[in-house]
Amino acid sequence: MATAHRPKDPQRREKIIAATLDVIAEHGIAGTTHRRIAAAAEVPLGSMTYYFSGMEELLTEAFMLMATTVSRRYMEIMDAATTREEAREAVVEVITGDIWETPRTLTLSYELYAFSVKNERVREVIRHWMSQSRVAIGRHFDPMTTYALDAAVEGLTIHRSFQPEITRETVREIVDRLTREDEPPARL
Amino acid sequence: MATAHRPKDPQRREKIIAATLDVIAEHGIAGTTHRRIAAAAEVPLGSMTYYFSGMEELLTEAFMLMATTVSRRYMEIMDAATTREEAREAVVEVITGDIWETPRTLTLSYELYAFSVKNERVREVIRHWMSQSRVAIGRHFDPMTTYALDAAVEGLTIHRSFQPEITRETVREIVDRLTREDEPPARL
DNA sequence: CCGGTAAGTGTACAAGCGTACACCTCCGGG
DNA sequence: CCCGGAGGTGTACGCTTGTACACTTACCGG
Repeated sequence: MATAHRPKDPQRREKIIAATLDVIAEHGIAGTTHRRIAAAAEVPLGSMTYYFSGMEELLTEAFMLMATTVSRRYMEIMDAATTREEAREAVVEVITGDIWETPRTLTLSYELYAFSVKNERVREVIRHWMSQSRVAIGRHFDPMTTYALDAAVEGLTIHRSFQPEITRETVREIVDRLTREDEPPARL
Repeated sequence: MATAHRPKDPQRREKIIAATLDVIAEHGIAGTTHRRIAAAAEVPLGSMTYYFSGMEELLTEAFMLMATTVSRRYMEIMDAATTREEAREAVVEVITGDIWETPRTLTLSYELYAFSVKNERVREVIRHWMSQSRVAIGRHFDPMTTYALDAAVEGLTIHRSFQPEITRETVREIVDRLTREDEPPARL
């Protein structure tokens, strides 16, 4: 029969994908190897080719997981805001909060962007992520403000990681300024 | 004597550095090897270890060249503006103009950021680049506007590369909006 | 004209890589 | 009880990599 004998472990695959992100974060794509991932995931080397057709698939799936996870967190923060003032604070939180505080996520973002240059599927995921972000912001602000805020989130997050002298207060002031003359959307 | 016999070729070294950027742009850091660079630069493999202590040095020098070059171009565009309106247009030009139009520079930027995570010297170069950018923008706008514009340049450049529907006109509108209530600095 | 020496290179090697696949394990049906 | 076959893995292979270093080249002082 086609029934599985030993219950094939569906967690094995996801464990490997998660481990891949760890390895990328620590060594960069350039230093990411099947062996290192296998060690990090605590699975035998043979599992790598059993579950994945090759490096490309491994990286693609890992980055898809990462994008989805961060995007979801981003949406949660934005959607939790109900008033205009909360929305402003939410944007500040997205820029300065714990999503990015760990260098890990930011490091992964750089590698993600670099990898996307050579991988259409990942590019598609990024486009979707960006669209979602604009939808989330757009629930609180008018379209032009939304574009500006969205770009500011990207730019400030990156710049702050290199120049910590850009404080949360400065970010707050910039967000206030960007949203000062905004026409709120008709419905919440 | 200590005089050089055959005039040692100082261009060889720079040629290799330039070729390194070409290889990174085409294959990513992960696909960058001594052999590929040697082929691109049309120099023998032995030259690689003769002029550079290893991959790290090669990449570091290449990224330093790139950052310096792009930063200089950026400054030129900003400094050419003399009126407030020209300054606005200059910012739009930096975001949508030919610095970034070629995917090459943007691709290299992603790789640059990724590499900087593991290289303090490159991180320092990026910090300097960012400071310079803010000085260039700061000549035309007040400090808070400068922060906002600087972040917008980073964010919009990246987002536009994934979402071409963000037109030059949209960028123009965002820049106008960011600079509308700005207090110009005392002296031009 | 001819050594000596600095400049530069071809080649070889060990390490580490991705990947394939022969093999083992173990359960469910008969 | 045993056997067929699916699930999973250890190992080995061919290849590419970074790097060192013995060597060749060609000039310049004498």
